Amino acid sequence: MTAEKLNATFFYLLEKSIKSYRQMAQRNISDEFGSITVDQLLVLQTMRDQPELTQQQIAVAVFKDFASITRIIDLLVRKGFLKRSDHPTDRRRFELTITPEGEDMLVQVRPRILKNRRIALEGIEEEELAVARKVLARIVENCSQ
Amino acid sequence: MTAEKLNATFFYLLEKSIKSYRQMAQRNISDEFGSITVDQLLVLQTMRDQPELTQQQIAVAVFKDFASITRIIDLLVRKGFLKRSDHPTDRRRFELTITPEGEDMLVQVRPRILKNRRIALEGIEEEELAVARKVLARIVENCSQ
DNA sequence: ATCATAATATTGATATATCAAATAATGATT
DNA sequence: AATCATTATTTGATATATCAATATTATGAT
Repeated sequence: MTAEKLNATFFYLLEKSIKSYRQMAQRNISDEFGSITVDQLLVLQTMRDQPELTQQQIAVAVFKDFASITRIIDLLVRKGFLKRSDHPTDRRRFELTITPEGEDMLVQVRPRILKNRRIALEGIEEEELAVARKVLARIVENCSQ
Repeated sequence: MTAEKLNATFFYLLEKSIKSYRQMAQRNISDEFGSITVDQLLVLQTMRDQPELTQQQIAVAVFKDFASITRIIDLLVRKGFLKRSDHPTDRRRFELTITPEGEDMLVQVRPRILKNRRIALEGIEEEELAVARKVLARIVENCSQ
């Protein structure tokens, strides 16, 4: 194969692998936990682990758009996993706290997430994964100039 | 780092690299060619290279949903890159032909696409890329059961 | 020839991505 | 204190992803 075709194949595989993984993960989560998305869980988990972050910092942390974060938080509030109240010092912001239901969901879902990752990575050597990590990190670097 | 954290990092990088690449590529395409998306170009290119495919086969080829293909094709028709007419033998389908403007766009945009890929992969060894391809292919396999 | 089923595509609803514009509050400057 | 730039978030518009439902046509079995 020419270098050009190899490159094309690489990006095709990159798209396809992340989509395959997302589909598998979402299917398993939906089966077990009903109507919550992987993205919503990711945001919820980030808020639990780093409760001091602003919405914008959350967006950066999970590599999402500010607008998407606003909407995901709306859904988490509607679903009863987050509570929104006035921020004590900055009235542009809200104080977002995880409800007991939210905490509980995160605890319940954790083994499933780990299992999804194991399923996806089965049969891949640690060294291969390390190389792949390096390649992906370099792509991020190259594309962020 | 624990294996668990290394796995988490891997999926984080997977998400981040594909998003970084898409953003960089779309930015460059938009700058040079205005209002057309990378996804629309991908579908258009697939239709040119394999004109015999049904919409469903296109969806499989580009790893997209049937519904998304319908909508992307709508946009391509609206933008004058595709023409939609009755299918000669199967009246459930449409005959989609690329307009001269569509052909032209594909020709014009090709060097930019190749350049985007080169930018993203700069500094990565051929052997590393091969390992990464293998890893991604295995993930696709693992997640498609 | 008819009828059930399969194939093809569309549409609707909801979630997320992206960009731009709008709101609102804060902080800095004068 | 009034003004102004900046910060934090929301909203609107458009594109895409996904699932379910629908419409239409084609095909195969009887």
